[in-house]
Amino acid sequence: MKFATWNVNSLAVRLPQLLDWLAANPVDALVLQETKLTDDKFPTLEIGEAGYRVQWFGQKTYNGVALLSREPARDVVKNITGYADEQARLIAGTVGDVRVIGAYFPNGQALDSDKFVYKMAWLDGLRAWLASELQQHKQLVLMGDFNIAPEDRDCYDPAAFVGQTHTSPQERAHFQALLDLGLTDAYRLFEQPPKSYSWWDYRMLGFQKNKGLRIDHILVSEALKPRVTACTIDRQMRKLPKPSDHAPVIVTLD
DNA sequence: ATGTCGCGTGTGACGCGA
Repeated sequence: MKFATWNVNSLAVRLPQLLDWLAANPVDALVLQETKLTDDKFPTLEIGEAGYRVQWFGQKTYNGVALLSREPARDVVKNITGYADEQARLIAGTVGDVRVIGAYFPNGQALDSDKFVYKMAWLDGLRAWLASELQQHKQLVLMGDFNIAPEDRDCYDPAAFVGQTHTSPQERAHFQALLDLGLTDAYRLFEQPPKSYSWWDYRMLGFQKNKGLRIDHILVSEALKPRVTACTIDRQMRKLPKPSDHAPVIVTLD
């Protein structure tokens, strides 16, 4: 069984790459972030022809998420139940016997900004809702663009990020709080190459210089953890023409 | 620090977000 997450940074632009990727990387479920499409513009036909069922939840210009799966997703939820949010950032559904949650966490912009206040509140809402989801679904995977680099080794230059978002103690405490619910970072279950990142700034040759962050994550519940056999970042996708700034992350379970 | 993208908009250079 395989699950994956990818921030596509506009599905309108990235649809050809998505279809190519799915053909080369058959998965049971894939969550997308930053589709940047209103629901009426979602490419259901093309994704259906690729052999996937899809649930989607978008808005104009920003954000937008989707859940693709071989089998239809059941009990689909859009955004965090109990947290009123005007931004389309989360979609969840049950695929087979696994609760699959795809999320686009707020960026936060700067530690002293209103957007950071929103990020903290969103994370509070996520944790509260996730606790109840875990009670109902022992087999659960939370995937997406977390916009948090959980450890210094997940950042190309931790010193340069002091005082900025993505590596702050507040954000890392939230990431740890998710782990404390009984979730495990699947990527760190395995020995990985040093300087492994999932996002690189488009500017200043970020990818070419490997100046990146590991901010796209797959967290698995205790019941799923023993079944995980691999977790990888598909850096190849960042080398294609017109790449997203994020690379897909894939987890394999037996 | 910001040199790149993508979006939406006074359809075409610009402001915004990341």
